[in-house]
Amino acid sequence: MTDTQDKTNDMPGHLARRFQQIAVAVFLAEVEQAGFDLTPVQYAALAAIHANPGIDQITLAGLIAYDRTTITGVIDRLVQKGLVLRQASSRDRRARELQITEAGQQTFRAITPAVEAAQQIMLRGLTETEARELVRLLQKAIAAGNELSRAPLRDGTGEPG
Amino acid sequence: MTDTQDKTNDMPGHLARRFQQIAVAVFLAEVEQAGFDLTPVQYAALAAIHANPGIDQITLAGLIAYDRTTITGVIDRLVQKGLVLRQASSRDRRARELQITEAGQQTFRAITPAVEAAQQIMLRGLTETEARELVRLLQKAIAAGNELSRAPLRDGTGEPG
DNA sequence: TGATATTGATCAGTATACTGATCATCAGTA
DNA sequence: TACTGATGATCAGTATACTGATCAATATCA
Repeated sequence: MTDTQDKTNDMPGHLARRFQQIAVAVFLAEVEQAGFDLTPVQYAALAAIHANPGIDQITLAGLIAYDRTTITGVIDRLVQKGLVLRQASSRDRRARELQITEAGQQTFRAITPAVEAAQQIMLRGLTETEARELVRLLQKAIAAGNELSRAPLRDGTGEPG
Repeated sequence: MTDTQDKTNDMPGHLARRFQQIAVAVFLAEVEQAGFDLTPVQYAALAAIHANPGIDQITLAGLIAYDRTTITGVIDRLVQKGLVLRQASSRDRRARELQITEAGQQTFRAITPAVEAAQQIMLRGLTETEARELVRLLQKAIAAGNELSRAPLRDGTGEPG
């Protein structure tokens, strides 16, 4: 039954999917154990809003490489949880300014140790050196492929981040 | 506007998501350019059925590390495209046996060059040595984290693959 | 100024992934 | 054989990601 000819498990694309799958599972498990209910995507958005108060949704999407149609739902859920405030911008009435709430700040601070623990756990099979090398290689591959997805990383100026 | 304090883009979990995002985009672009309409997930399932005719859905899910509730929809779409046949097993009336059709075989053969090209493109920022090292590190990390997701890899015997 | 193009945000629809439940069937045992 | 537990498959519901369309508001330029 074992398929020795199948090359799926050697393909970078398949490995990418599998590693992400494990990363999400580890993240959710650690965060739940710490008593919180937040997805990896929601955490990254919360962190970016924390670091950039008043940011609009498109700029936020660029900072964390989310699709513009995905970010709407993510912010919806953060607002519903009371962690983020969304209000119309006075400078540009098309845009929504995002602020982190007091509860959002508390959650962000309290949850961060669990998030960092998750990063260790998802690399537990690697030595320290290997873990650093994996991060370096992923960053290099991602930088070269940045423009290939619909949701590339952008800094605040429209240039690649 | 650039947030120098934000560590999101150094986190393995975030890099995992981003790399997978690029991998899927590259795969879909190459496959579409070759004149086909198949997702990475559908391709992996098709390849596994090709290599293991008559396999049931649970075993298939284990071979490519898919969730059992996800595989139902994936097979639905492959059947609808006429690439796969799903029929009740005579040995176990709970199970569905999967077969690749003639059209499925043709598609699988014709699409494989595009799939392999996609693997090169998603690693275009890396040297050959770096690409091999990335694959090795991903495999090692995934092997160590295999049991941490709901959809671990399994060979045909229930042992980790 | 007025027409055009662009931009921020959202929506409808599709495809993974997951949680947890249900149903039919099968296997093992008292 | 009847009971119990395990297993294959599916379903309802939620959360990313994406394609492509739409709408309001802004920017640009003839």
